[in-house]
Amino acid sequence: MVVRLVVARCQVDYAGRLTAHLPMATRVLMIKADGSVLVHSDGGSYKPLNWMSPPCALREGSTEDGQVEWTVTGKTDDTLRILIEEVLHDSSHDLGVDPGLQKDGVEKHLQELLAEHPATLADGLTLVRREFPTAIGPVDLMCRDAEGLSVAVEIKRRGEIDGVEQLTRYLELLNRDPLLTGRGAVRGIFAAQAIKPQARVLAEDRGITCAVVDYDALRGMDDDAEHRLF
Amino acid sequence: MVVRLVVARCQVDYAGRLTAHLPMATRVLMIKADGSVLVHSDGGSYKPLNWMSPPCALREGSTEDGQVEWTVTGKTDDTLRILIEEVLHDSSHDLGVDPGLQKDGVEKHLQELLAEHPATLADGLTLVRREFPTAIGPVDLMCRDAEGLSVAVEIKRRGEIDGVEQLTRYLELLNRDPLLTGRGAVRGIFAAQAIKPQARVLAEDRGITCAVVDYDALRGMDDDAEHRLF
DNA sequence: CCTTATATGTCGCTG
DNA sequence: CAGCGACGTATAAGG
Repeated sequence: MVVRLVVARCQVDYAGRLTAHLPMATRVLMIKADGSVLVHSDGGSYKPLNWMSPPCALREGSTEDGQVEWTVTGKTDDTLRILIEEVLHDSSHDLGVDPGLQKDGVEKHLQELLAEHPATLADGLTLVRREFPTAIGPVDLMCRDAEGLSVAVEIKRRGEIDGVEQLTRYLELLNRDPLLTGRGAVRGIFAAQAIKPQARVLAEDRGITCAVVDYDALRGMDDDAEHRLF
Repeated sequence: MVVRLVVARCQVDYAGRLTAHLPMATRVLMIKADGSVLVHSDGGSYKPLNWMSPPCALREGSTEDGQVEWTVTGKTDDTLRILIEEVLHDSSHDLGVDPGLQKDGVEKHLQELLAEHPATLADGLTLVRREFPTAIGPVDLMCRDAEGLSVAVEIKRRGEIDGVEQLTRYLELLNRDPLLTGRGAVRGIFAAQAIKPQARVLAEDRGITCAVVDYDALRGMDDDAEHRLF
């Protein structure tokens, strides 16, 4: 339950899935309650220069010439060695338990909303099943259109080329299933909040329909939306 | 060049690509030289609960009822709002310039080893060229099998579906080249230290051979391996 | 516990 | 700057 913050001139060496070395310099070390260690510089984004993920154990020792040395060992062979030349700051803080993060607006929500309102994607579209299983993974939504034809829907927050590839793979497999293709080939709809031009071109080239989804409008249609508001 | 470390009871709201909310609790706030902000709890791994990536600007203000409020605005519409109830610690530290990280990876090494020992992938396989160029990028290894047929090899540390797609694209292009297909179609080998079931299904469906590579055994075969040990 | 898909992914390279 | 691939990816969800 305690975080320790250390600012120190240090040198860091990691050996595990790769080897990495940080020359001697001043950095911020954060040691969390589970013994995990983060080595931050004052730039970059949230990713530390080096780190050790929990579960792991921190041992504080010293080298022959009297320098402080931290050794962090992980679950596998991973080791992080921190040689400390000078400590500029060292403090510990009790944080208590964190209530955790609440997120809103990720793909899952979009899928839920579209599952409830499939007709926003195409007139007369009805839901057959969410997460329709195939040998290479689940199709986000399997639907049926007004003529009774099967329609596979792939949902992404941002529509990029990968998503079109994914839907193409599904369609390839689905169109081998006589149960689905009885009345005609399975169609594809690529739904996203925004679709990149490149992805749109590829989709249309493959006969896939693109649908830009208005998240806020969808949420407005959904009476249960208030549950997710705060 | 200065990092600021703050421990405070705070509530955090992010609005940008998604919305996220952190209820009031004690957390560590790290403010880096470029104004970027990290909100850490004492658990999890190196990823903060919430953050703002550079470039961004931090404005320190106060609400109507006198509480301290930080507003961090990013390059787009992203905003991070931190409402501070109580500051338990606040210190700033000059880190100087970080000399940067030195990495020594594994994936390139794997390609080198397989280039030296292509026969471990298939009997009688010989190397024609590494990084064989195509219009959409280089094929990791271009080989020839015992019958003189061309074989394209895609190497990954972890064999996932993307890699199969990549190799498929290469094969599609290569098979349009009469120089390569003279004796028959170009075959594909998907080589990785581990191949996911999903990727294996897709590969086999497309007539691509899967090869699981034993990195340690390969390294053992290589007399030059000592050069890279330290 | 293993497998799969998502991510405010981030990071680095190349055209 | 965009696009693409790799990452010590992390992380959550589902079988």
